[in-house]
Amino acid sequence: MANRNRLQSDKENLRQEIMDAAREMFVAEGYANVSMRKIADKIGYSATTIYLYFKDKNDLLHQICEQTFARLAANIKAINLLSDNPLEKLRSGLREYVYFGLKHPSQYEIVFITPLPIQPEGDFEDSNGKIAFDTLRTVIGECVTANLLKHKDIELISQTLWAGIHGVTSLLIQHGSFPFVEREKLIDSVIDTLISGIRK
Amino acid sequence: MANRNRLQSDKENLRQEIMDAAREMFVAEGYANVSMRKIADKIGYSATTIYLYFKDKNDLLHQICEQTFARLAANIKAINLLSDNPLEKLRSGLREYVYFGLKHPSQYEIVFITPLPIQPEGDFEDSNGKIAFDTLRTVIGECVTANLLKHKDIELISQTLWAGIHGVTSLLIQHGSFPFVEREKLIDSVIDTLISGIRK
DNA sequence: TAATTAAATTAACAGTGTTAACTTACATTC
DNA sequence: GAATGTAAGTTAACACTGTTAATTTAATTA
Repeated sequence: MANRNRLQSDKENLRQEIMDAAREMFVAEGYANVSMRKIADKIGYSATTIYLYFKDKNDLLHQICEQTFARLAANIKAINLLSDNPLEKLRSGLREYVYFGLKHPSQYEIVFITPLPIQPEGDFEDSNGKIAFDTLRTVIGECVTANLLKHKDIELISQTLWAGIHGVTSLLIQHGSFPFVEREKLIDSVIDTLISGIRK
Repeated sequence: MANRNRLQSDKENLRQEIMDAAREMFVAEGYANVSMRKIADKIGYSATTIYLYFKDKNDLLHQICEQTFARLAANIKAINLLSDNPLEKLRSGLREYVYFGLKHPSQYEIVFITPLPIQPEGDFEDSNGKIAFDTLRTVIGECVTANLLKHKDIELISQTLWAGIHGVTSLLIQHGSFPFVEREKLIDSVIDTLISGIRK
């Protein structure tokens, strides 16, 4: 029993070790430029060992994405507890999303930017992505209930806002050479424009 | 002289033939899933012949992108001639941008989404994508001149709008497994929200 | 101690981008 | 018209890739 647990723990450790190494390398060199052998080398195992923990290279990437989705969702949920004003919660949630991306550009890149060569199965219902997005849906629902918005289609409004903040986040993360105006100014402008565009 | 020209013309033809075949296959199967040999097979040449016309696979894709985005810039410019109403020009220009991206997802991905390692040298400053962005600046300038907008910072407003439409475009291209609302509805919502958010 | 099982490895396959050496066909020059 | 030069295209090869199957190694159980 004790042995069994220690073994399972070891197995979990190696699994996490693979994910950490892979995430770091994917971000540094790009998904396509990181081979299974390179990942294995980095952690001192043979390439095929990875296949004992992940179905294939795409699955490995997908699992990394799930982990990051979970962290983002937890952050936004925590933020939503700090206020009772729906619009205020919405604004600070959107800000948290963008700054989470800028604070963890590597993770954001993997989850939202790195192109997935083959889209994983349509199991979105069980993913952490749904949980993260649900917090946005919830806040928008509160805004609708409080009769603060022009329209009442919660799903449509949520996706509209996500598109907007994803746009500014991803542009700021990767197009460093583009002569953007000051970061905070641009972020505020996007969020102000979006909220101003949906509210009554 | 006549012979020389005919030869050069043939060479141009083959170059274009390669680009056409490659573009078609990149879009249909994805950049990563199309090999140089497959492209060569399709046009009845050996794979290495492609290297007589393009530095490498990335260069081939980059040349395709430049050609495609020259068309985007031309499209938007043409659209801007159809109306005198700045806001109307703005709206149809934004729509053209998004639909162009969805129509050419591989090219859009490389120019605006793919992380740095693959990006070629002079990236944004000399690209046709930059030219397209300049047309956005111009139209925003017209809106400001016509006193139609809340604020007057042309650069800030242009970048805000770009962030918004880039967001919806890249999300729709990459996150195919996410249960988006109907595409046209979402695109209209984003553009309506953005314009509603900046106008007086 | 012997049998079983899990974990990790080696070997191999079919495919990749890319380079270098080679062949072919044609234009130019003597 | 034959010899030369040159450009276009091909073949062969290299060092990789993701992935599977067969095999070894180590630990647990009987």
